[in-house]
Amino acid sequence: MVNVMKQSVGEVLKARNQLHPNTVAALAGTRVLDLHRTLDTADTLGATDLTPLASDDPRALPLVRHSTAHVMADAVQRLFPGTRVTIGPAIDSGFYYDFDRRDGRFTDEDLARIEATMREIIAQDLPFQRTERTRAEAREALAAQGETYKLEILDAIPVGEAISFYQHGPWADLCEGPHVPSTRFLQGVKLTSVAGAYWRGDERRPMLQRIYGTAFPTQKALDAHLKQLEEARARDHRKLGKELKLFTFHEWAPASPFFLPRGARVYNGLVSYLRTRYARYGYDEVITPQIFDQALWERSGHWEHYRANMFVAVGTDAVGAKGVVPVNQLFTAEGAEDRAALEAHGAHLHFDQVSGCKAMNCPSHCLLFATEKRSYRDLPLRLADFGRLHRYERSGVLHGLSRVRTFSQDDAHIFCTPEQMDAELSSFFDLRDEVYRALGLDKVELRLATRPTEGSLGTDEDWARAEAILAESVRAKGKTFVLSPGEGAFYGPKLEFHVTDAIGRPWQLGTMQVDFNLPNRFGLEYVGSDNAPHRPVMLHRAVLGSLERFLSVYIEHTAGAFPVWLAPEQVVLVTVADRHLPFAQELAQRLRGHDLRPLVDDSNEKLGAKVRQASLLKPPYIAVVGDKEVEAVGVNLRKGRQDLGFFTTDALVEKLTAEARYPT
RNA sequence: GCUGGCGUAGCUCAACGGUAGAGCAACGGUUUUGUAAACCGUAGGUUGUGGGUUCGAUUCCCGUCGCCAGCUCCA
Repeated sequence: MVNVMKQSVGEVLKARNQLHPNTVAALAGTRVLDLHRTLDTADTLGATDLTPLASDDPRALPLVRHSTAHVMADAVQRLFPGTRVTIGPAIDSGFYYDFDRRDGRFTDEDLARIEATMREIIAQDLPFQRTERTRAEAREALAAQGETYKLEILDAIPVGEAISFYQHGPWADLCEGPHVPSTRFLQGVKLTSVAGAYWRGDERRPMLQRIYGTAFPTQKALDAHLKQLEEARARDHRKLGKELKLFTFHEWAPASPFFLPRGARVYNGLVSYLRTRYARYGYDEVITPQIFDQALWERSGHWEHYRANMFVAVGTDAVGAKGVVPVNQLFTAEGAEDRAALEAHGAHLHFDQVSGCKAMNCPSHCLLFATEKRSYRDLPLRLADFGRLHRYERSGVLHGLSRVRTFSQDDAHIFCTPEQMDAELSSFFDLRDEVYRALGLDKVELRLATRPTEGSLGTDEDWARAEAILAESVRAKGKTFVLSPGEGAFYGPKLEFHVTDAIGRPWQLGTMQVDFNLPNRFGLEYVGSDNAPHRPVMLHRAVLGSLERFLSVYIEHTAGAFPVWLAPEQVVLVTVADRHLPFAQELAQRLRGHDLRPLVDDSNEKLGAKVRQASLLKPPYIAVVGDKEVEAVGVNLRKGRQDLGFFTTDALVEKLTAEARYPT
């Protein structure tokens, strides 16, 4: 034991014959220790249960990446003297380092130079060395280098914690560690992009330049990662949306998709399918207005809590002498001056007639609930609404179909008694599972998003109760969830359903939210069996969430090759020669008679070209008709690159009809 | 919104101070074709938009609109 006291982690492992060529660190419980770290306090560091950590262990990846970030910062300061360093953590996809460079911007050419310098440093096989310093020593060293950001970081380190520097070659950085033993372990390195980022993620603080990169212990692992990125690029729904003629955009309607005929067929197919499930699960669909008096949003709380995301609609009498007034801004404290100025210029603003474009369906569903005197016998009342919503999203967050300003959701609100909540949550779980399975989304993770730290409505007791009910509903189904503290909606906690797509990326789709607030704000009541009034509970729920956003996920999940039941064209009929066209047309007509969606290619092209043309649309099937097929009254069927052989027209109708049914 | 980058034919891209080009798509013709691109021809543009610099601007500068990346990961 006495011997252990002055030994390094590496020496301990070596003595036990556990130090391998690819050992980058040691695990002491969950702590990761540098190999060269001295075990001066063996008891607290847990020297007795050290296990080696191999470079290809996933737990070693953050070390590899963070060490690479150091090498990058070293290279940047060599090439661009005077550039100050800030932070450079390992992240899920690699690492980044934020720099304050005063003399210019990093260009793509700079990235190539930095990467080349990094390779030189890595090739020198420089060991990483940890040294601890006193706060005063650290401050002196950083001040001497003019590293003002590091000084700020130093001041944020709690008193009593060790202050350490990590050095490789001549370059050192204030750093907690741990690191790989030497630069030799950094073999798969690539710088990917440069972007702006605020110091400490705060928009009021200086904008720094962030260089992103990724790193793996081997070139092979890096190559695999780059291939994955390429695959993601190939599946990008914005690219496929254009190539497959699914949707488009126009600058006169920013972030508002136009669904082209092929895309609209998929969109409507999804909605039709969801309607059949709604019928089975006891939902009633309603259709509600787009624009409401401001009073509705004041009542619901959206005017106070959600106005920044709302579009405001005004009648033409609110248009001033200087044109359309940006009314939305005029109702903020900062806008008061503009408002006064506009009024002085003769703008006639009818503040009492301002209307809000709906951003959510819940308030209008509350109005519907209150259209009748409700009995407990009416509950649960499940109101579904595919109504179009508009939300003003900040320009920087817009992205293809996944972040838009107009969309519709597979939205529904369930009004029920407190006693009915368990059954409603359970039924929703079943519906959601059914839909996800139908769409081939098998991997689902649950998260419970709790009360936001500010800006939320309702009492602590209501929130605690709602959160507990959601948590219990998960346990009742034998599932588990992860907590997302503070991520709830302003009116209630959310259960979020995250799915993993075909290439392993997670997406949040469905939600289930308990809301005790809206029923209170709208004074909703039902008459119980005791003949007394009671307040209903309101559940907000969506299976796929925004259909636009879901389509972005689904297009990438399927790479644009939709299943028969959703495909815009289920089979493309191509003929060998013109003389086969009448047969193909007749077959197409027969398929349409069975509610199928065929497409006949009557272009003047050779068969090979037509097959290629059809394949680019990624239909489930391509059917070839030539002399042999006409003779035998059928088609030669092809799925992707696979030849399925001859099918009679009867067999084709039967096969397609079976596959066109909604999955169960 | 902020920082940086990018807007050229329907699509993918050239030209980067000196008359704006290609491939695919479109259109016309020839060909009647057997499983991922037949051949010939025609047409298509105030280079996102407004202004400025210049003898001359797609190219340089400024504004504006749109698109793309990032702005959450903490020595």
